[in-house]
Amino acid sequence: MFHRPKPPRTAAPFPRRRQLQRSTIRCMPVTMKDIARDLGVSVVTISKVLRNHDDISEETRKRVLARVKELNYRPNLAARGLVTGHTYLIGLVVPDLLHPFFAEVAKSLSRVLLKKGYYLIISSSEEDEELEAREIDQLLGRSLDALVIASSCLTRDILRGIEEHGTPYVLIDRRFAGTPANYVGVDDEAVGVLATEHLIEMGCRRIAHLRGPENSPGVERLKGYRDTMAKHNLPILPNYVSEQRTVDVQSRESGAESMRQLLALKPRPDGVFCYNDPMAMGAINSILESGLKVPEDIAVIGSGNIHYAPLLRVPLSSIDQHTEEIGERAARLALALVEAKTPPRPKSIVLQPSLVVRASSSKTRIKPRTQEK
Amino acid sequence: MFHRPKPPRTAAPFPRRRQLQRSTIRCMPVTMKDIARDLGVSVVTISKVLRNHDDISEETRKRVLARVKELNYRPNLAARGLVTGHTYLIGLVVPDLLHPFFAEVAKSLSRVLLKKGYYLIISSSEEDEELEAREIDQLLGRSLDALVIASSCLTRDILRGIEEHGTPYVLIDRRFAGTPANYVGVDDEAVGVLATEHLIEMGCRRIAHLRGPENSPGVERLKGYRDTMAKHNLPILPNYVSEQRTVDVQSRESGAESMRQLLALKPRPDGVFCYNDPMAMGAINSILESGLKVPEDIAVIGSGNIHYAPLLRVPLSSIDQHTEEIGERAARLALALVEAKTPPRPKSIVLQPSLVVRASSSKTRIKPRTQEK
DNA sequence: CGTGTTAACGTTAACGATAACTTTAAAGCC
DNA sequence: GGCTTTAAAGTTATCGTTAACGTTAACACG
Repeated sequence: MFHRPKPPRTAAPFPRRRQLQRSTIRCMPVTMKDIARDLGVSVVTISKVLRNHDDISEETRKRVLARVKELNYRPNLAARGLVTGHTYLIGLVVPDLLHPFFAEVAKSLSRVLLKKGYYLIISSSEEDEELEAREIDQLLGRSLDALVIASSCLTRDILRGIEEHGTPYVLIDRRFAGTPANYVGVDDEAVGVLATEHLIEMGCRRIAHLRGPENSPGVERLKGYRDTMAKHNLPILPNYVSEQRTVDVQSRESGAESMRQLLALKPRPDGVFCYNDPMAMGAINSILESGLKVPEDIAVIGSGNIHYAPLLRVPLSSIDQHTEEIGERAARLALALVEAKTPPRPKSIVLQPSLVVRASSSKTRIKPRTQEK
Repeated sequence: MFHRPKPPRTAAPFPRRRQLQRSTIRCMPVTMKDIARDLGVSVVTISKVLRNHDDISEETRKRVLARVKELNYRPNLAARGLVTGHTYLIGLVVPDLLHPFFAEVAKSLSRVLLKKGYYLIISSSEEDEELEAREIDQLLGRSLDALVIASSCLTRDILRGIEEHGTPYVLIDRRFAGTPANYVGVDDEAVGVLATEHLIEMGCRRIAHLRGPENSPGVERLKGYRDTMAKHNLPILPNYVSEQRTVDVQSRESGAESMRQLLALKPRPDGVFCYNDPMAMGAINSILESGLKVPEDIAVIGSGNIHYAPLLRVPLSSIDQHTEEIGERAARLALALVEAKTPPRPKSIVLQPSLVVRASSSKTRIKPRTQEK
């Protein structure tokens, strides 16, 4: 199937003109030219048939379609995109596919896009800034119709590059202050408020926070936490907000490490709100390792409501960020951008988070607000 | 940035020839033509500079590079691929990105490929046969250099289509009997053997199996299970192998449902080997719901060793399938195919699985073979 | 009969880029 | 000086496909 010197597909082959010598000798898929030669018509005729142009006689159409099927012809979408300026391709950049939040977003994005005939290509940056820049370059180079970015390490420079390139884009999860851009995400301050309010309601008084990185929704979640503590006249004790120095910010390991530091403090916290669920899982691990109990000694709540949260050693309370809806909204927004004749004003969609109570924070016998299977 | 009627970028613009009217009026990224016009040289010169051709004077090179940077030019990779027949694009088709196995494979695949300058595009079929066919069509249409397929619902027809199209491909996780193809996966019979042997060693005698779907590695795992039971002269009681009628075969729900049926049997099993970890998680849920204990009443072992297996309500024993290595090997194999001048003979890489013992199967006080944090 | 319409194609240029030659001018050599 | 050589470009054709327009023949109509 590799070095297949294109055989004449017709009885009397036209003398082919000088054939470009390809650098790598490789496969040669069937093209419209082959079919045209076979049938003794022009390529345009084939093209018209395939695009359901009404310019073609029923007979020709049938002959073409028959041959197309027979040869298992597939249009070269790259070539088509080159001419039409429309690839029906939408790119998604995420920091980590192993993080269920992003996998779920990808899933719902894809579902909506496919319905409209668009196709999602996913790219994971592994939380690496340089790699992410490369991947975005790649994606822009493929001339996508739009780009959806859920990045943990997007720089303003890169964003400017995208803007200049002219590809419309939607940010999700993390927004850029100052730059008006299309954005879909959850109200992160509300996340902080909800979580903190809940812990307070459960009777916690010394509430700590494992924060997210500087350039992340973690900043607003932190604000929500601080404001709520202030509102209830509860002090935030020294070092009760973890420093985020770890590189691998999303991980359980960083949660575990930060929690260990918290445990060494006096007085020890009786509740912890974590930036996300993996960190909460790590935190719970550290607490259990130290011989304490969750939630009796320390209540824990995360954010993201990852799908296996109910199945953990200590079923994890979490703030649901409506991942699926984020994906759907982002998809619809992206499609709107693609189909717009002129660039619409940037639109910001902010969803309200909701609380999901499970064992990790059910300290008192208050009935949980949300029921879980 | 959208309807930008391409402005003359030079002082004395050449009268542009009839401009193609694009159907959708959209952005217009910078092209080599723009730079060439600016600098008063031909596009070929630009192309040569960008490809480090030694045909260019130092001065011109500098001028070109400066302008390239200034305009933030990005080569159109689709156009380039059209001419060179080499896209540096490798596609991956997985049934479900939420399943950590596939996300992990994607991760390690991507890591290896990026090092070699190749770029991975991921596509998830959501376990839907029709959708998968569409996605593969899409990918083939984009003229990838190679395709890696981890499919749960690949048909022989689709495979033939890929073959005819000429794109080299590597199957992972699931192989096709009868068709010799490039393949990377784990020794699935050994998975069944390892799991079953372990349960027997733990003292189980009435061991059941939640099997995977018909066209999946589940078949070989079942065989391993059967053979091992036979080897130890243990009977497989009636209905001890779950029927797989559920659509959503990979899911916890199907595991939970099958387990409920097993629990109704008399005598009840004292050990269960599950096709994969999500099913095992579902099974454990059902067991606990019924008031029984894991592993005391029923030991459970899964396969895949998903990363959060140690953190589950009952930390899950599992057979490790060396996911990362599968990804790496598949990447290397794919690269070999791309770079081969002639199609090499299909190669089959089969890895040996290993046992990871955690609480869900530590029935007796035998020291676990593998230690886990 | 000439003009206009229409159905069913075909021609040409273009998309953005590269491969393989050609050209041009300066330099090198005897 | 006349010749070859070489450096540094430029020309042309091509990748697979589509948009815009051109052509042709048949037929209708007044």
